[in-house]
Amino acid sequence: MARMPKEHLEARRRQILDAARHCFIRNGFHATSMQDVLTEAELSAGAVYRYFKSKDDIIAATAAEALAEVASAFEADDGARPPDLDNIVDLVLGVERPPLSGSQESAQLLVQVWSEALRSPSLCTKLREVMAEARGVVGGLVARHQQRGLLPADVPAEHVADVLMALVDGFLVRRAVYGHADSAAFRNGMRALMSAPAQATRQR
Amino acid sequence: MARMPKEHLEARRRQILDAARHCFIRNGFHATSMQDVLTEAELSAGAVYRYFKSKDDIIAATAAEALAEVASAFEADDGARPPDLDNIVDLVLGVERPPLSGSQESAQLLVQVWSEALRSPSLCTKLREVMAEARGVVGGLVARHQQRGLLPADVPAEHVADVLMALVDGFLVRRAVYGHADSAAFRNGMRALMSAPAQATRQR
DNA sequence: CGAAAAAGAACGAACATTCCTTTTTTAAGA
DNA sequence: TCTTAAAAAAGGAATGTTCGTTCTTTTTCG
Repeated sequence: MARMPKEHLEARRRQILDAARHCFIRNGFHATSMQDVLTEAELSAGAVYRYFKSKDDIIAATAAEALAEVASAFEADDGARPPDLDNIVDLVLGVERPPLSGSQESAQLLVQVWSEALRSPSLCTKLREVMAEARGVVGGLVARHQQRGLLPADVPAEHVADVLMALVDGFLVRRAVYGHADSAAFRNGMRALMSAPAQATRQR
Repeated sequence: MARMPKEHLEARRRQILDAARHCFIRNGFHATSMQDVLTEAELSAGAVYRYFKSKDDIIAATAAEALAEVASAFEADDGARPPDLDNIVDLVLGVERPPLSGSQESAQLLVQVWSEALRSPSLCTKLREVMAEARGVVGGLVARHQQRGLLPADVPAEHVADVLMALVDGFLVRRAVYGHADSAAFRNGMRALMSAPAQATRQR
């Protein structure tokens, strides 16, 4: 019998997923053809279809990895001492840190995942799960800030968490479209907003 | 000679674009087939191809309208008395106001436009132009706040504008994916963040 | 040697688009 | 006002291509 080392199976999957990721980032999920993926992976159709049963299967796996990247980026901050909130973008998208450090490419893929989630119920579910978990993590971070009097306590932590997560999403959009998306300037802007004199945010 | 009323030409274009918009929101630009659009518009291929020379043409027109919607949503705030910054999301995405009031559908289409811009250089250019203009408008709004002492003046207005626009983008993502995206809760979260005690945003 | 892996030709379905036909509409002529 | 001819619009079958996938063959390797 000739069974190949089990690690080679995983290596091939990796090779295919990496190639597909490249193609998807370059051209989107549905404007990318299987031939594009085959060429990029330098494999034949017969080879690829041994490891994935369909194109949708490859899309799902690629999207799942992108979401896992996001999830781990948020999880990494859990349990750590609460950092400054205006640094959250850096914390989640930080340049040197492993998660989401792929920079523009990861951001671009994530935008495609969002748009694919609009038409794929299963992906939408997964996306919501990841967002819900992240909301919990960030919400906990906010709550700790509130307990220390660093944030007003009369607003649900989840509401503040939603704003912070929207900031991250918005930053990702800019990074995906523009490429550069200066995180230092972004942090400056956040700091300015958060240090606004109290009268600027009057109740109504 | 038999020339039809010129208004009917525009009405047909509208009919086709409306149908296409529906399809694109439901299934994305590239997973939507021409047959889908023809069926939704209740027209034949021959009819549609009299008004648009290709599918890409329809995609471009749809995306252009989506971007125009965004542009007008930002422009509407220009010149007006400076509103509270924590209301910017409401101002731009307000429920009763004409622009972007399509709510979830507009948000979903915009996410698709973002992802299409990643593979279409011309759409990318247009998107950047719209964002640049909006940045100018919001930047001016921030500058006026700075002059009144409502915001720290030692940070470039554009940096603060970037943060505010990222907030809007992030809110759109949540509205597209979740549907509801409670803007009142969002505004509460923003207000909490902006009324953070000064020591929460220490320099480093 | 024999089984697993890869190759690549082959396949039917679906695609965007075109082309020819039919219907509708308008404007002029009787 | 009614008819008619020409032109525009719409219909829908046809076309050639490209797609995702399968199937058969060849290669590789334990």
